[in-house]
Amino acid sequence: MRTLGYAILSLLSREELSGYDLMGRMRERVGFFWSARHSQIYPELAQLEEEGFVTHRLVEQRERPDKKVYEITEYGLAALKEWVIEPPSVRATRDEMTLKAYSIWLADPEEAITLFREQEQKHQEQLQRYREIEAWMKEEWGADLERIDSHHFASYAALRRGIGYESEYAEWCRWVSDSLERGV
Amino acid sequence: MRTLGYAILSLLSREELSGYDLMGRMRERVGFFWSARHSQIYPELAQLEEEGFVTHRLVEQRERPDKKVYEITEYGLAALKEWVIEPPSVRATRDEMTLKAYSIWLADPEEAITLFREQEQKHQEQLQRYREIEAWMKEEWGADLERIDSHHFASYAALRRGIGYESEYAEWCRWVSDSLERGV
DNA sequence: TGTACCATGTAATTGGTTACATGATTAC
DNA sequence: GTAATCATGTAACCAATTACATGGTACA
Repeated sequence: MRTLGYAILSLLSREELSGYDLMGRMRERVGFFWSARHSQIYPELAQLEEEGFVTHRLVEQRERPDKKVYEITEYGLAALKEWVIEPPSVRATRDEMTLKAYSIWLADPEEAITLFREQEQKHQEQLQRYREIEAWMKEEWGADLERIDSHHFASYAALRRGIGYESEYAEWCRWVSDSLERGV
Repeated sequence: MRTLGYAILSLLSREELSGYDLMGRMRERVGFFWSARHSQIYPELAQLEEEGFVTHRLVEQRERPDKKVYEITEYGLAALKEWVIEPPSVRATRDEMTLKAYSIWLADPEEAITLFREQEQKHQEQLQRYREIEAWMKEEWGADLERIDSHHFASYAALRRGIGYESEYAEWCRWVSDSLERGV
């Protein structure tokens, strides 16, 4: 199965959703570590249904277009449960910024400093957004964050990765720009 | 231009290489943040040559197959220099492990702990390899690591990203498995 | 009258992996 | 003989992005 399929199942295991709402959840909830466009989501949902992982029912709406609401099946949930404890398939990490750093000796230092300061800022801002979500989660969900069989714990675990990732990234950018500044 | 093209130019800006040697350098030097198979490298070299970024000459060898040795052109170097100071194109970050964490509430805790401990181990080992390279660089290159117009500095900057990335990743895995253990 | 949001698709293209293909030399 | 390394390619396939396509409602 495709990883995107599991990404979709992971959202449907929490609530039933239309393709359109799934797009939104994808963006808000798992977007920072898995994302997809609607042009990938709609065909994937059809595929998942064909394979028996999800079903849909038509919901007619008066003042909006009708929609297909998807629900995970028992079979889909079982597949998701199996997948979560399997070691991940090795996927190449690709990071353009690190590649640029590898050639930074060719750059004008001033321009390089600007680039890395800007990137640091970007990651700092994302970190800030995550920290706000973290504060919200702690207030809203409280002790649930430690209940390992609650989806709140799982959401928090993923968020922690986002926090760690952005904070490390920002720190690295700062280290590079500081080094460049000292070297000028 | 394709990012792979710049990855190749970044290696050719340091030394001239055959497609085969480029593969090796790719694996050893930039593999952790940009990788490619030979089936992608050979056509990319042809493309880069067509576009005027590199040239090649045939090197005949007595006791090995002949090879094409590629060299970056002035035009290629100029393009690389422009690219390094441009903000990177936004690329979606995809991390299957974080996606699994998002569904970890569905898993058997014991099995989940095993998974995250194993992953922590994996990242810890990679971190160890990077730390060894770091020690080697410091001994071998010394003060060059601070000379911002030296490719040694640039190599070190990229390595620092690898160190930060792996160390943060290992730490997150440990946090998840510890949380799971406390929750059992 | 125009913009934003709701809602769902297909087509073309690019980037990347896996598989297919060939052939020489060196060392065990 | 046979496995490893050197050396270079093409073809098929999958995943993902960009572009094409349609049409409804709400609100300013």
